[in-house]
Amino acid sequence: MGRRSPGTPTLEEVAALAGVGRGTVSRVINNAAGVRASTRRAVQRAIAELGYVPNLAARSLAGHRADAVALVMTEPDWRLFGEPFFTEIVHAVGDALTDTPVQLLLTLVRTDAERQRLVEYARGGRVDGVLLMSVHAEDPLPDMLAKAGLPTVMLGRRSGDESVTYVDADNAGGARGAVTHLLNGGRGTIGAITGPLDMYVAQCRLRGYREALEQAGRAVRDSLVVEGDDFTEESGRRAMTELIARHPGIDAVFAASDTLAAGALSALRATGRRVPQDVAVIGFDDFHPARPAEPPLTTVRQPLGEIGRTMVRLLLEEMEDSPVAWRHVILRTELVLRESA
Amino acid sequence: MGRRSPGTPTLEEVAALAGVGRGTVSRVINNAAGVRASTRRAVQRAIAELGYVPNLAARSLAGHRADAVALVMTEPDWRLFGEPFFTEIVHAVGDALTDTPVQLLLTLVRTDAERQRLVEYARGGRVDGVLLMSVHAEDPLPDMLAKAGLPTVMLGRRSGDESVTYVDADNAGGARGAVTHLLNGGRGTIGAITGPLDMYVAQCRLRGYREALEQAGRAVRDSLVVEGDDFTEESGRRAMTELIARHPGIDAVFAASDTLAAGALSALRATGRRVPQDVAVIGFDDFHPARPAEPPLTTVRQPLGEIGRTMVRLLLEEMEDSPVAWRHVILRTELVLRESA
DNA sequence: TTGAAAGCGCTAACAC
DNA sequence: GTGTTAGCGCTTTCAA
Repeated sequence: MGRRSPGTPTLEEVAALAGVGRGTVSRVINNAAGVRASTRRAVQRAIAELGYVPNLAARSLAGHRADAVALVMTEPDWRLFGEPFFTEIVHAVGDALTDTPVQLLLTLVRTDAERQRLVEYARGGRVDGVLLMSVHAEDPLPDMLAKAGLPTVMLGRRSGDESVTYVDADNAGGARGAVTHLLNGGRGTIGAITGPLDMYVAQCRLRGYREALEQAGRAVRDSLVVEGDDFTEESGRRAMTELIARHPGIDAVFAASDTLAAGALSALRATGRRVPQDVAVIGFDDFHPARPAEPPLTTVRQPLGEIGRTMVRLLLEEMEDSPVAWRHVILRTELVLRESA
Repeated sequence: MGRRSPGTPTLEEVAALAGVGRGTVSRVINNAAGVRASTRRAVQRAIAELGYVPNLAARSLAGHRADAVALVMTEPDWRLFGEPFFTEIVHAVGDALTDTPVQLLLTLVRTDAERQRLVEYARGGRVDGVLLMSVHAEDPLPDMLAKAGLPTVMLGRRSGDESVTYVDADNAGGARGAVTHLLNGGRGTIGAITGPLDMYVAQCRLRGYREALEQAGRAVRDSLVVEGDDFTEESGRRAMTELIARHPGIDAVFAASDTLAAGALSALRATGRRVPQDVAVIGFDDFHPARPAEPPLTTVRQPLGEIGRTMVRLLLEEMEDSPVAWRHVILRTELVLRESA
C-alpha cells in the first residue's frame, strides 16, 4: 500500500538545493523566527522548485504531535449531520481551527471494534485530541479516552457530575427563561413535556420548568408534567393529548425539544385550538434527528457557534498544557420569539 | 501540544520484557507469519502487561503507509449526511474497511485553503488514498489529487471523459428502464423533467429517456422535456406545471430525481389529477439535500451499498499496485415499484 | 525462527 | 542566524 512515490523530495534535498542546513529549512516551513529574510526566500524558492511537502509521519515522530483532532460521532448521531444543529457545530469547529495548523478529522463510531480502533488511533498519536458530539450515558468511549489520558472535550454531559471536560448549554436556565416568559405573558396553566428522564439534558430542562414556577410562587403540579418516551414528534403528540385530557383549560406548554413541541402543536391543532392564542408553545431549538415539519413559534435557542468554538478552545488548551483537571463551560441560551402574541 | 505521555511504552520495552528482539515484536503486532506460537504468546503477554500501543507515526515513517483513507465531502454535500443516500454509502464504506487495518477519516472541505490543506495532508502521507463524494464539475480537488499521484476514487463523474477513477450508477440505463416501464404500462404521452443539464448526471438521465423512446419507435418531442434549474421540489413543481400547460393530456412523467418527482406529484395533485391513475410518475432515488416530503411511487433505485463497496475495492487496489491507469465501474440500477397500478 | 542493524524524514537542542 | 547532531519508534532487510 501507498509506498511513497520514489521522487518525493525530502527536507534534506530542499536544504541542499537552497544551500542551507536542514535546521534552517525546518525553521522556514514552520514559520519559526530567527531566519534572515533572504535566506527564507531562498529556501522557499527551493521548496517551490522541488514541489516539496513535509512528510507528516516524520514530523509527528520527531515533534510528538499530530496537528490533528478527531470529531467523533457515534451511531445515533449520524442523522444529525443534516440538521442545522450539527452543521453549525461542525462549521464553528472548522472555523475555530482554520487559523491553526490543526486538521479536523470526522470519524464515525458504530461498534465496539470501531471504538477500540479509534482509541488506538488516538493513542497511537494520529490525533492530539478528541471532540465528542454525543452524550449517551451508556457509551464507554468518553471514559476510554479519558483513561488513556487523551485530551477530550464533550458536547453536553452525561450526568450532574461529569468527569470529562465538556461544554453544555444552560438547559435549566433556558427552560426557566421560557417558562418565565409564559408566566409573564399571563399564562395560567403551563404544562411540561419532558424528554426521557434518564437523559441528563431532559432532567435539566424539567428542573428549569420547576424552578421558574417556584420562583413565581406557583405550585408545581405533577399532573402538568408528562414524560416523552423519546424526543420525537410522535411523543410530543401523545404527551400533549394526555395533557389536554388532564387539563382541558391548559393555555401553555413548555416542551423539552423542538420536535416534542412540534408534536404538541399538531395535537393542539387537531383539537381545534389556536396557537398561540389559545395555547402557547415553547421548545428548545434542538439537535434531534427528526426535524419538526412545523417548528414552534418561540424557541430556546442554543449558542451553537459559541459551543463549537469553546470546545475547540478547551481542547487546544488541554493539548498544550500538561494534564490539567477536567473543566466545563455552560453557555447561555437565548429566547427567540417568532410569534407576535 | 500533545507531547506523548512520558510513560508510553515502546516496542523496544515490550521486546525487553518479553526477552526477544524488536523484530519479533514487530512481527507479532503485525500478525506476520514465522513466529513460534510460544514466542508469540510471550510477546502478547508483555504487550498486555505494558498496555503497549504502536506509535503510528513511527509505523508510517518506517512502513511508508498510513493505513487510513479520507472520505471527502465538499460543502454542498453537507446536508446529504442526513440523507439515506449518504448514510448508506458511508455505512458501506465503513463496512468494507472493517476487516482491514484501514481507518476511515471523513473530512469536510469548504474553502480553497481547506482543499489545499487536505492535499498536503494526503501528500504528507497521513492517508493512503482519497474517496470523493462529490461530483461538482468546477471542483479542482479531484485533479489536484490526481496530479499529486494520490490514489483517488470518485462517486459519480463530472463528464463523459472523466480522468479520475470513479464508480457511478447506470444513470442512462436506469432512466431507459423507467421510461420503458411507462411505455409497457400503456402510457402514451411521457414527459421528462431533467436536472440542470450542465451536470453530467442530468445529461445521462435525459439520454436514457430519449433512448427508451427511440427504441420503442416513438418520436422524442422537445416540448415534452423541461429542464429543472436544480434538483429541488420547487423546480419539479414548476416543470410539471409547464408540462401540463403544454400537454394537458400527459399521462406519465420521468423525473431526474426523487425531489423533482415529488414536486411534479404535488403540481399534479394541485390540478386534481390522480396519481398514478391519471399520470404515472417515476424518479431516481437520489441524493439531493431536500428530501421529498412525498416520494414518488415508483423509483429508480441506485445500488448504494455496492457503490460504496466498489469504491473501497478500487481504492485499495490503487493503493497496492503501483500507479495504474484510471478505471471506472458503472453499476446497474433497479426499478422499484411502490404503486399497485 | 529470531536478532541485529540500517534507515524512514523530521524536530529540537546545541554549538558556532 | 545558521549548521550539525542526536534521536523519535517503527519496519525491514540480512545474517545467523
